[in-house]
Amino acid sequence: MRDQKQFYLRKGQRRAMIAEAAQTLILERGYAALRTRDVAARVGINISTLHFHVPTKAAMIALVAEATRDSFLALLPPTPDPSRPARAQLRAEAQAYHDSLRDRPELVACHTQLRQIAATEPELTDMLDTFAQGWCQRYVEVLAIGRAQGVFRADLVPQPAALAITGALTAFGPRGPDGLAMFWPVFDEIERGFLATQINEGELR
Amino acid sequence: MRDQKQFYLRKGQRRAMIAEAAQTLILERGYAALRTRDVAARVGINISTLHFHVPTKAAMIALVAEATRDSFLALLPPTPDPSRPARAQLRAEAQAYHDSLRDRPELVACHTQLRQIAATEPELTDMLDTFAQGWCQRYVEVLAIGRAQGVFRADLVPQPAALAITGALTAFGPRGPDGLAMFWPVFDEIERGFLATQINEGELR
DNA sequence: GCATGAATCAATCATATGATTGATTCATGG
DNA sequence: CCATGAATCAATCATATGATTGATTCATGC
Repeated sequence: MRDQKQFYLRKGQRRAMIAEAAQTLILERGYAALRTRDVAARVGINISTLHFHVPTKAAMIALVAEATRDSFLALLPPTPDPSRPARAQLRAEAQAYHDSLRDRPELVACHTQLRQIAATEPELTDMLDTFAQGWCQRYVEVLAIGRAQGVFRADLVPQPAALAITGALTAFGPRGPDGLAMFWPVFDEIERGFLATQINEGELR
Repeated sequence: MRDQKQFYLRKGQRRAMIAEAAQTLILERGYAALRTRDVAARVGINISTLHFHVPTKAAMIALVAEATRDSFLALLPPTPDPSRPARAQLRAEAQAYHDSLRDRPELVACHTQLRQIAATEPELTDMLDTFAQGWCQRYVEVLAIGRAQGVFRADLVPQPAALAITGALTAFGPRGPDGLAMFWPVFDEIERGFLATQINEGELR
């Protein structure tokens, strides 16, 4: 590496490169195996140059977290709107998450790793929790809108329902078939349970 | 430590102590900060004694994984039974998981950590996936039984539904209020969506 | 040009870390 | 009691690792 003329870069650009390299290495080998030297090597800079841009390893992790969060936020659909059909908005939220899993799998994977790191890095916890709650709140609002519109059950409670759907879409990975094959079946199953118009005439007891 | 007369222990007992100490340290400081020396110190043995019982760090992780899995399996309710009421069985499954979160939080927390480690330890992945699929399969069976009994919607698809409910119960933690406050609301919300009859909140169990 | 500060690097420090070696202590069967 | 093997420990190895120091190179304004 460094086989061609190397121009000095501005701090912002270098930091972005460092964040991306660190994220890649976390995903490839896990946080436990993350070494500042390896990050520097991947960026193509000296270890001390890395420390010039990012004072400590913890600061580097924080940088990765911010970058990951911002990338994810950029993929979200428009904010929930009471004047638009709730079912479409709910699906749009799920679609956005689905697409992020399909097109930017590193974002969610990195977020999962950061979640574990956060167990011992309090400042990370705050950031991730704020982010997660904000994300879930979007579902809460869409569900409340849909209930008001009569699209969803009148007895649906938005908060637990939002936790249920975000939890389900987040966590089904290791328990089912590979990839995203079960994403929409899971979503459809949950949505079916939320809808107000159940036509089934199940036998009464 | 080691302030009183120390008797030699059998390999099985020592290995159990090592597994417990390693698990505790993983939960306290995260896997990235797990050191064989610290495990040995916690057990109260020399680092080389630890290596006598557990040849490598990777073997120690595998030991922790097995112990955690076995402890969790021991807390599960009876195997799904087509001749018993499905709703009670579903609730029993959830209750068992709830109780494990309440009484043995280290089990699930450790499992979550191991899940991350598994990203770079293939043999761990197999074990955890097998375990997770087996756990989810119990829900699949209960849901199928309930559908046959007419308790759950006729159009309910057991596999995605099981992924949804296990996912929801597994993952809601960071997005809602602390602790288990939202456990039953989330469960009830999902169950309500599964039921064939939207009426009543009859007798529970 | 050239002074200045930002960006970069080679070399090094101090400690951490997984693992090994060889001697020592204990429990147990005969 | 004592031979034997299991269990334990002190000391050490070889390398990894986060961070620092001080010198060097580049870009930019004047």
